[in-house]
Amino acid sequence: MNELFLSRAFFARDALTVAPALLGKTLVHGDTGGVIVETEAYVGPGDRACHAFGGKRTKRTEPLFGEAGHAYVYLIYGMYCCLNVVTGLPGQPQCVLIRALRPSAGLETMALRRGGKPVKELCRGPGKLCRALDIGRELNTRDMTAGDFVILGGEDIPEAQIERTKRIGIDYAGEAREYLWRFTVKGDPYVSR
DNA sequence: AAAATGATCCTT
DNA sequence: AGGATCATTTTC
Repeated sequence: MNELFLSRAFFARDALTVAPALLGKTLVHGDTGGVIVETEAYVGPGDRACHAFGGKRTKRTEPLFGEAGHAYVYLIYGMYCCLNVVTGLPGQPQCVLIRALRPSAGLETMALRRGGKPVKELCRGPGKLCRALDIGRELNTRDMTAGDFVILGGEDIPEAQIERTKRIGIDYAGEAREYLWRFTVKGDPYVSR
């Protein structure tokens, strides 16, 4: 995979396959972007931490049931947005949360939007990267396989360099909080927490 | 270094 | 009422 957009087929797989595969790929919005170094999988109706747990289908979760490769952007804690990419087959409410990027394009613009924070902190967290790349709810449901809000192909991170840990901020999810469904590039200084 | 706190608002 | 967060402040 080179500097081309990722295909629909890339996303139309299980979230647990897509999440690690997204590491090393580049998220772009307009002039700003970065390389994905941290993701989490949210794996459908059986996943207590997934917004669509139990098949819960509401106006908010509707995008999860749609076509893979589209964005699911939601507001959290009143102030921040989080960006997910829908995965799996239509009707399977799965997604991958993008949690951190290594900034690679439009650094000055991003620093401006982030109040002059150092490069290392620009996109180190799901709410931060949305602010840095100016991703808001108007981008919810947008197709990310083409256009100016996309994910580009890039390096495939070798399996040995991928670390699997527990997902963040889902203490309410019972059993599911123990699952190692958070994927990071081992030792990368741009991962969060 | 870690823990507490306030901001803030859509969804249920 | 509460949450897939962050920045800032307060406390050890």
